[in-house]
Amino acid sequence: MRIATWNVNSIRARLPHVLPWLARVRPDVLCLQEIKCQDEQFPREEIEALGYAIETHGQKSYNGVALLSLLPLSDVARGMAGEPSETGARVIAGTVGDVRVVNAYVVNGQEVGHAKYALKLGWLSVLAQLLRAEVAAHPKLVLTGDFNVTFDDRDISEPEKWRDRILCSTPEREALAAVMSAGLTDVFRHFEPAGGHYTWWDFYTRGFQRGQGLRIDHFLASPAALAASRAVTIDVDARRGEKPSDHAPVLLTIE
DNA sequence: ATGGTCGCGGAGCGA
Repeated sequence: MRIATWNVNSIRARLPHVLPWLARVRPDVLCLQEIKCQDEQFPREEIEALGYAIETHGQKSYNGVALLSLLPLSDVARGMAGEPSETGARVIAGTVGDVRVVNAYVVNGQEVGHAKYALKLGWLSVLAQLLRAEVAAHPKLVLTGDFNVTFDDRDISEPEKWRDRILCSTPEREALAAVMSAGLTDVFRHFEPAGGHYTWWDFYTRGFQRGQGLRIDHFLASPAALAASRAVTIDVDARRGEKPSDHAPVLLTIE
């Protein structure tokens, strides 16, 4: 089975990229973040025509996540118990075969010290609690999505520029580590010790054209899911072309 | 280069 994750930065704006990509790559599951629409605005017909079942957790204008699957999806859950109301729609989970898939769009945090930064750390602590329960209920679990957190300097093209800044600060990494303490492993890093692999490049600074990116979109696997994992690949080519997302899709191959 | 880009929604916010 192949599970993909992609922050599309608006599913409606990104259909010209997402539809051909789905038709060509055909992952069994695609986890979407930042669909930026309400459930009834989601372009269902075009995606269903490719054979995908769709589960959405949307909101107006901002955030929003969805699960697309060629295989039957069961036990779909939206949001998190204890989640602050102001953070919006950021989590959707479902079971595909024997794999529990949790799709998360982590709060960005704006900048270190900002009120939204405190909200990010708090939101991650709620995610850590959710994962503890989810892993206990589903031993073969994958947590994926846009984490808006790097693990270390290998995930940053210019580590000195980003030192202690948003997406790279120690408190954020500690909050992510608390999520990982449910027993999760960063599957990409498990297979690839070398740095220089990124999943997001800033529009504002034309990061992609300048080769400046961060690795913030992850696949985190429970022990049983890690043992079944075979590869994680970043589809950098999908970041090219006309009006791309600022993120590339990432794919996990798991048995 | 204290600039520079996107998307939503129709001004300013969020990333």
